[in-house]
Amino acid sequence: MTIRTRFAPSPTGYLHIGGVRTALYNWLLARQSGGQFILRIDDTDAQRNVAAALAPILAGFRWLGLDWDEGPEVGGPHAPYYQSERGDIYRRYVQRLLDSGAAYRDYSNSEEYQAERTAAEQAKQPFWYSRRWMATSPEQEAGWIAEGRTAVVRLKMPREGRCEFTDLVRGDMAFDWALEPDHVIQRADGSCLYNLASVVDDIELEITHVVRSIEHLSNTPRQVFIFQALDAPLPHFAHLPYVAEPGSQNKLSKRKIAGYLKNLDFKRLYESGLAIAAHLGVETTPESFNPVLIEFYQTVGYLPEAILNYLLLLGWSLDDKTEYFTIDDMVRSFSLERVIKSPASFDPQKLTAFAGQHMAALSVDQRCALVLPFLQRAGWIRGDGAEIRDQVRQVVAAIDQRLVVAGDILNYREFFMPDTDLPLDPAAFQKRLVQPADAAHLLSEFKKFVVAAPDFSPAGLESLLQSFCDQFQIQPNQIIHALRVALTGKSTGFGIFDTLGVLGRERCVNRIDLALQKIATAASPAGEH
RNA sequence: GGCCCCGUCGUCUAGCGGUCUAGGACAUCGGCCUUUCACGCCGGUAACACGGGUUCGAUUCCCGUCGGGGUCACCA
Repeated sequence: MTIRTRFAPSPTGYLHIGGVRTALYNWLLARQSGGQFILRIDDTDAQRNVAAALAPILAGFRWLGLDWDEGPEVGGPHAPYYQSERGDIYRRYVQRLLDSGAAYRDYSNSEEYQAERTAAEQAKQPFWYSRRWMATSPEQEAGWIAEGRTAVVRLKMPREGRCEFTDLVRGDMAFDWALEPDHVIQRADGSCLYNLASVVDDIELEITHVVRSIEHLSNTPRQVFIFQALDAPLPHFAHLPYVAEPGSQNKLSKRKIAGYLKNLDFKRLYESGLAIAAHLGVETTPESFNPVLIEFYQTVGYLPEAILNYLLLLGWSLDDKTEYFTIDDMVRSFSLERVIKSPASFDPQKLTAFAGQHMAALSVDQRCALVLPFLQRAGWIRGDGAEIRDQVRQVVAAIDQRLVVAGDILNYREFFMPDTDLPLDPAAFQKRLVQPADAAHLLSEFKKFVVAAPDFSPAGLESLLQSFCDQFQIQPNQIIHALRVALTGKSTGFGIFDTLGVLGRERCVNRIDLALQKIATAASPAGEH
């Protein structure tokens, strides 16, 4: 038997981290067994523009590499994959349920039904619907219809015994049938509800493993009932614990995402993303640009495999030490048996740690390819000719391990701007260029060395600096800090020889000249103001 | 409230009766390395919710308490 799993998103307009984890586990299960992963759209209750609300979700899956074998855009033997287009199929199954007596038409109006329900609640009795409005004869039914009554279809649930099934992560489950009300499966207008649609689709699409979040556990008995009433084999069920908010045990909720920004770690991640988004001109509201949503990571430049690696471990582990997984590793090692039963809270810092690890595993060329679109979108480079690629390559090589996400390249604007535009950080400028009395002198002398340097390779530059220090009888520190501020405008950055090398002789000379002018201006009382 | 689920360092987790003075990772705190920053390396702080059983022996099994959470729609 080949394994067929599915993920059934509602077209909500966004994909959040918890949903991705569920999808990942489904995808892994299918991929590791040569089975199929199916995307089915739960839009039975849908609003108008399903396509628009679905686009970001499909884009998220594509970006993450979670490809689907059947579903929107790719089609498949069981099309359509939109529940809104499967109404006829559902109605056919409802008829079967009606014919077999597993369901009935209920002609009560909702007030009448609710009245019974609240009466039971007030009496603190378990609620059993009287089924008073279930017709016992065609004449009675015709009479009600003549009165203008309409009917919903309800499941005729058992009122004794237990519903038993095995859950692959939670073990043997048992629920009292008596506690299950007669759920509505079809509205008076003929449209069908989730529980019915879901089961019918799982049957029709031949789903073998229903892996979903635990909030569906309580739906399972009524679904089991439908499967059984239809004589369909039960799929394997696996209910995953929910993903909790950062720093809490509460379930991650789409509605509360703006509030998560108060969490400190979360906020830090959010703000670093904000800086990157600003360079890219991406619109950011707490509801649309939020570390709970997958789009955030795509915008900022996280590696998909890092996100997947983190999510894999949020509720699953292989053993006591393995943490780093490539996609292939994940496919090979995943198992439902080792899924954790308790909820796990989302930790942005650990996600970022994985991002760094996966980035470090990439070659300089691979990192260049990732970073290039960011520079282009920010408008800092034009085109991607050999010269530009070479320039970017040098910067990326020098940045080395400081690059955690692709968007981090945007912290190095100084290497992608005209010399005359280079801003000097005021504090760094004061400390390194104005306060040390000899800074200007050393800098102008060093410029002469740069002009005359025979070899601009890192090794050549290092010996250049050494001979400079020897000649002027100073420690390297005394020139290095001033030099970095003059060249980059900042007090921190990567190695000074890399900095010189990346900029090249001409730009170094220009920037030193410009810095010297600013020092002179600052020193004269009649200066800037 | 009914039903159901869960409970090991701040966080993610290992642990399926003795190997646990409880291991790893992230975070955090020291130190080293170093021309800044980062990386890297070394080290530290930090957990079995509580109470009863069962057992020669419980983090591990059972019960209870407490705590947290999910779910109770003509939503999905």
